[in-house]
Amino acid sequence: MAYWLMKSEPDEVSIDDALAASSIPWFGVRNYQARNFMRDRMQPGDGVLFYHSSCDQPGIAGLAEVASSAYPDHTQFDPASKYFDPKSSAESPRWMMVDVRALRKTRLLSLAELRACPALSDMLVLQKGSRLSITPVGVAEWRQVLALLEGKKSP
DNA sequence: GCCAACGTTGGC
DNA sequence: GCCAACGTTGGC
Repeated sequence: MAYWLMKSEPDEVSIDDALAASSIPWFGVRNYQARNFMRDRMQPGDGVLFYHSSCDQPGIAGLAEVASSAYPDHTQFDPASKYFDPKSSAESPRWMMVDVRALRKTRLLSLAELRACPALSDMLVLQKGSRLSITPVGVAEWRQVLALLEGKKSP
């Protein structure tokens, strides 16, 4: 059982969009490190912090879980998609994705509030220059985030 | 829109 | 293998 933070632009897929579906395919990841996390380390049932990025209020917007193992991202084969990759092939797909099932919407736990919590200072998503759309979350960090969502003071 | 930081590409 | 140029991310 592992924990992850996954960024989504709410203009594309928000937590509300995700909750409206039984699960959503996490298409469009075009970064090798993020792909490798999905392909090599994610397991169905892993916990996911659903993060809204590139928007007015960036931060954690909900809780989710990994709902499948990794499989090829079909958008890489679609010339009409902005995620089309001409260098990929059906025989050896370059990009993978998992399905993610949203569990519940939370209050918006803002990036500023995350940064203000000393116990979360090592969180990968908070590191300077971090742009990875998928990052592993430590169990202590996961518990701390849940505590913040419940309104408890950080220690 | 700006820009810092990072990732990828491609010539050599 | 180096590294400059370019493209992308994402907060502000």
